[in-house]
Amino acid sequence: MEPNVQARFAARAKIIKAMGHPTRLFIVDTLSRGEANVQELTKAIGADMSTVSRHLGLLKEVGIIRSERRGSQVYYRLQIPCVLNFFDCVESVIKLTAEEQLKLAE
Amino acid sequence: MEPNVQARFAARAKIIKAMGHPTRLFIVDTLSRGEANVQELTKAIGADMSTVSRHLGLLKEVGIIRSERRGSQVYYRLQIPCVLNFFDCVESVIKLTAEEQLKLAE
DNA sequence: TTCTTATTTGGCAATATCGCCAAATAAGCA
DNA sequence: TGCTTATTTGGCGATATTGCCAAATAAGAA
Repeated sequence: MEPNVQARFAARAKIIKAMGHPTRLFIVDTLSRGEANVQELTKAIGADMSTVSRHLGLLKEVGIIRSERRGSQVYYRLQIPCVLNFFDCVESVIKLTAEEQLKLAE
Repeated sequence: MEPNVQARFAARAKIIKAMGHPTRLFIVDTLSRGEANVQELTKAIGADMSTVSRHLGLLKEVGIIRSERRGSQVYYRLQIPCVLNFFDCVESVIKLTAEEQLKLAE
């Protein structure tokens, strides 16, 4: 793979990889229904706040979400809503895989 | 996060994560233009064939691609074309991030 | 069968990710 | 100022990923 092609795919993969974690995907899903601050997300997720903050930082770094400090809280929201399109496709992969498994079981 | 919700997001994230690697994303992109065997992909990627085979195995395991042996070769193809939708969205994330960077530089 | 090619798998070292605790920073309030 | 809350960051151990080499497996040809 040529270096510039490699770099392009690395940049793309970095963004996709950011969503490739259960907690971060949950965050994206949650933010699709409106902004939330770290506290709220931490409560919904049930992990240490520092862990949630790190996941948020990663999503923000790649440009999927953005943050806005309001007083002592930091609110996050989706920067690019099209990432929600991933969900439907992923569900279809899961569904088809399940169907294939059923066929094998017959 | 409740256990069943956690499991759902874990299953989804696993599929997205499979695409979150430069080589695997390249493979998906390549296969979108038609099937290819391990040899051809290995040549295009420039890594060890064993490495490519492992990437293919992972993509196959999560249901994004499927394989078909024909003689001594194994051909791979996209199982779910909708994964290509990811590319446009990812590009828009990259583009917007670049624009934000430009603004900061002013 | 033996030889050659195509692919996968075992194993391992290097690196990256993850999640927690503790400490640092930021903001608001008394 | 000092106190409290919200968030981020340093650091670390545990785990996962990655890529290579070597060996195993699969298929075809001599």
